[in-house]
Amino acid sequence: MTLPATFCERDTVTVAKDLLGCLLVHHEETATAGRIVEVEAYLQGDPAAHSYRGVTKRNRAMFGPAGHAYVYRIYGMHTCVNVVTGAEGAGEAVLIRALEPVTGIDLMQARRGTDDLLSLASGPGKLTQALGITMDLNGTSLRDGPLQVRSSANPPEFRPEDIVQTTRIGITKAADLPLRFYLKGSRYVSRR
DNA sequence: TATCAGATTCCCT
DNA sequence: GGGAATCTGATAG
Repeated sequence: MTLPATFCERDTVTVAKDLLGCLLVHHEETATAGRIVEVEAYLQGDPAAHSYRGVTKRNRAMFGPAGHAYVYRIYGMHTCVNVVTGAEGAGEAVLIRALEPVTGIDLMQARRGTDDLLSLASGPGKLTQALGITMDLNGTSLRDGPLQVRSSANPPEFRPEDIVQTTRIGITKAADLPLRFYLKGSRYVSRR
């Protein structure tokens, strides 16, 4: 089911936790999809957020409407995808860090060059490679576009206490803030 | 576990 | 122009 229009406009940390268990779907000739098992929140005034120093060509989508994608390239070779959240112009987003493969697994395996399900999408750069997410999806709507977030089973198959909250990965600024969330017990997270 | 190369974007941190 | 960046895979210990 497509997310409600207002889903991503709420408090970013709340949205981050609610995204766990949702499905990230890329509609192509062959659809690929995975269940979100790990996310990180990036907030307004957060030195670790790309939006911290204001609007640039690269981070422009992060200041756009909630529910759209912010896609960027990092370390010269990897692509990462965020869900823009909060009020428009706030510059807040949720980084999708890991997926449990669900649909189009053959295609994901071919793109990743491995058959190992556990490492198909267990990292922000891995999942974009597995789903074929590229820069041309930057700024597209996650409700209408080729890349979509769909709501999880209702009721969800896990309880609030099954969400683990820890510090974020791969950042140097504000590294102590506990803004990373993942599903306890999932074998598909990038790191425990 | 720890370290490091790889290779692009973008602000000067 | 320099250097850092929401990372990954390979290699050494």
